[in-house]
Amino acid sequence: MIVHADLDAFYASVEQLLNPEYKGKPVIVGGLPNDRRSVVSTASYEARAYGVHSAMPIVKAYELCPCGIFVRGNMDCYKEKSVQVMNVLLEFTPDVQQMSIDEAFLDITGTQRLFGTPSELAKKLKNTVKEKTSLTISLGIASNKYLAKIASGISKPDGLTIIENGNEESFMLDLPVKKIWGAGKKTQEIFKKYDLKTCKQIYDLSLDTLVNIFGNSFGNFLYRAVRGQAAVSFNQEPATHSISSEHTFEYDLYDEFSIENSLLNISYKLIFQILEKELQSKTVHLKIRYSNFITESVQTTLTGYITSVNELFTVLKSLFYSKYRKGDAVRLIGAGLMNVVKKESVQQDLFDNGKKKKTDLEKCIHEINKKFPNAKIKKARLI
DNA sequence: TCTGGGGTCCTAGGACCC
DNA sequence: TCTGGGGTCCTAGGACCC
Repeated sequence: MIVHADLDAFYASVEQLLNPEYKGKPVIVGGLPNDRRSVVSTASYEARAYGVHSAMPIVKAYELCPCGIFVRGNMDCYKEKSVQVMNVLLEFTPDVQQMSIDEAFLDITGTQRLFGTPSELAKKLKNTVKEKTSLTISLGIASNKYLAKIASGISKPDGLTIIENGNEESFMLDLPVKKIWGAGKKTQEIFKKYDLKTCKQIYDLSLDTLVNIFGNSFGNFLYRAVRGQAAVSFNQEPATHSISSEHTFEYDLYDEFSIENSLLNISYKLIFQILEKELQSKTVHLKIRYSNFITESVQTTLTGYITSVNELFTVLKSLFYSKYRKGDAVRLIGAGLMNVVKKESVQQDLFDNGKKKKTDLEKCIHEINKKFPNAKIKKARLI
């Protein structure tokens, strides 16, 4: 038996906890009303009543809900709260798989003697989370993760949906295609084109037909999904890791020096991350979004691992100028390191070439900046 | 409503190897 | 010389998720 636990309106709920005067009011996390390019990250249920929802531009949210409390958000607080919740989940089973900051799967197979039936366990779980963190969660329980995930979204907030053993298929067949997890905007358009409204209609299509319409991988996924069967890829570890950082400018940028500055800032963020987590990567990725929203990217794989801000910045600049259409307005610039691996598992460069010195210096700067947040040691060009 | 930021996975084409 | 079949790795773009 699998439980999917999903915190309700997580960021907004934490804000209401930290600022009791926000309780019962429409809270919108993501930006202030004047942040012209921010979007809603989370809206409290009070704000959702005004039609505000995630991914909506803040400007639009302000139109719909001018009385709302707008905050930019504080990731560190949310992360801390998330750890507290995950620790409560661990009291119920050691088998907790955290999927994101606000959700996790729990394998509760064999916990019956400790916590009773799934529905009894669910009540205890919800109560304990509420007692210890003052947050509410919605739960879905089913015989596999895919269904548990869908179930937890059925009745929110503070919801509980249990799919009994043997009811997997009938549960899915009654569902509208909108509820299929993994079928987003583009796929919903295809559903519409073929006049597919319910999972039953997809169920009636052959695997061949699904593969023809949706491709091999997604066709197979859909075939299983509407039958209430677990997604094949749901269990395994991610094949690769990557880290990235990007920035959308308040106003589009034409000035190459300013764009370079942004790339330098991003270089710092990425290098500090790999230093802190002891990671390594040889593949550098650059992303440019133009004012018309057309997004292009380039990446390159180097012979050695990236070790310093300078090195990364140099690579990013050359990638940028290899792709950038001179004179075009840039809306967003971003960069990432792909195929990231843990440092221990990898052989060090045989010939150091003074790289270690640079890395040590940057580690040191990072430590100082962490210890003294006001120090802000950085390159002169960023001042 | 002019559309964030951090991720993963899939696809198609090309380079390269035997 | 006018062109096979198997495989891997890399890149660019896109879909999707929270």
